[in-house]
Amino acid sequence: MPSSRVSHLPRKSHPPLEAERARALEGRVSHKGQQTKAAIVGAALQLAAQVGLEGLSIGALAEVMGMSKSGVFAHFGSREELQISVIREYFRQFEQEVFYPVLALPRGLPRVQALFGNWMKRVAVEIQSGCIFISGAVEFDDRPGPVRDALASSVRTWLDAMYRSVMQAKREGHLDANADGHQMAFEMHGLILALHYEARFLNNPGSVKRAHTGFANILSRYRAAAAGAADRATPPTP
Amino acid sequence: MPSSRVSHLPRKSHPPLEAERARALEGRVSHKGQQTKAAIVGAALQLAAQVGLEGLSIGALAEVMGMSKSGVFAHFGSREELQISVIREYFRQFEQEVFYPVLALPRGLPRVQALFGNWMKRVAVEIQSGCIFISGAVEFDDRPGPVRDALASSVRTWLDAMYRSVMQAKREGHLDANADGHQMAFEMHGLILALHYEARFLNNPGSVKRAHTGFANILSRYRAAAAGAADRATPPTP
DNA sequence: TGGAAAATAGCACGATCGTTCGTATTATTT
DNA sequence: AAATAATACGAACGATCGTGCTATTTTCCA
Repeated sequence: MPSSRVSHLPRKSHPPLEAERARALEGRVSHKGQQTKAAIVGAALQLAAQVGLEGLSIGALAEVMGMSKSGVFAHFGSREELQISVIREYFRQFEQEVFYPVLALPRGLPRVQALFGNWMKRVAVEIQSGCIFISGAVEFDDRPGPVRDALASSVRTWLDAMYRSVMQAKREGHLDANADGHQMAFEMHGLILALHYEARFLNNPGSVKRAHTGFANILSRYRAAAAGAADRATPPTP
Repeated sequence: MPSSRVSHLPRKSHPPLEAERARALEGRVSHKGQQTKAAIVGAALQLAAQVGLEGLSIGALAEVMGMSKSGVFAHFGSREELQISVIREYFRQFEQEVFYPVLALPRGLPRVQALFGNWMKRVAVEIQSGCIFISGAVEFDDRPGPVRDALASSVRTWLDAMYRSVMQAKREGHLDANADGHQMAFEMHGLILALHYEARFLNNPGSVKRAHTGFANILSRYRAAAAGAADRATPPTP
């Protein structure tokens, strides 16, 4: 896993709040407030994963933290700011777990496969805990505002990274030159969403396997026709 | 469109409440209460599509209906019962619009294509209004109870119908005998979910087209190798 | 170590929620 | 037309929510 605290997903990463940046530049660290705030955000993230960003209440969060409502509230100034902090933290963890590790791999197909693999691995865990990129999309798809913006921006950044890795694989000659990168990313996104839906809501066993198979199907379709390209693996039985 | 008030999706359709059935058998119709209740459910459905089943409040519903909170409440006895009524009505409309029309088509591939086409058409409309099978899944995936049960049952019924139509197409020889019906249904479900997510939340244009293309890709993979079966439609350009 | 500053607690507010209850109004049947 | 049942209303309840205040405590730096 690459160390890198400086690099980010290509484009559009979330700039730290100017207050935080200022403090960071001063070299100060963890004026206890920062610690507890981080702890609160962590607890909030866990809570929001289960009940959604809308279900996240300051009262419940305070109880979990063993402090008063107003004590928790003071760290954010508004519920919206709390929600946005949660989104940022979630994105940070997502980046750390899904995106960064693949930078150690060679460009092209290996990275595409690793990105999807890590993505799937994470969602497979989130079958228990919930994914705020999915629940949040549903909660805020009709509600404009900074929370929706933060959510959409995070998701777009990630999907764009996915798209870029596909395009890179094309340039490396690992994928068909005619492959539509957006189409491919769309189909992969669909597999992840179906996995989340069918495993978490419907309790369908075998969903993980199906998502995996689906990805293999996508790859076999878009892979470069280098060798003989036997598209139809199994001959039709009479 | 088939008339049929008796036929249903295969298995597991929602039996009418015994009270309703009794009244129906008596030949009585629409004791004004029934009418207003139906009107309330209609308004509730519209409202829930936008704000979700959880966001659906009796107060807001009463205001839309131009009646008192308690007046609305009396028709259901609990909020849960209201939500369940909405789910049932949504399923009924879904059935009517997506499922029944395909019965006029020949069995096999034509029905599979029509089912997916109608499904997509409906979701494309719901990009504006919202889909409670999707929002509901997110809202209730961690909350057991009768509402979740009603939702899951409806969705399973529909996905099962999809699966059955695929299996029928296999029996008709329209799809590869080795095709995995569950896998195929899973991938189609994914396309629908990606369409809903990217179009409604991310406002990505071209999502409808991508879902359509994705379905064509799935079909070309699972279609029976009857005629020459030119899988690779466009030859790779140098 | 003292004093400024930051962090937390305590309390109260207005609003909204689902629900209950008694009563009035309207439909339907006898 | 009288009797009865079905509907709808209005007010009030307890609970929970986010948020705005003012104290009080804790933390940190000179």
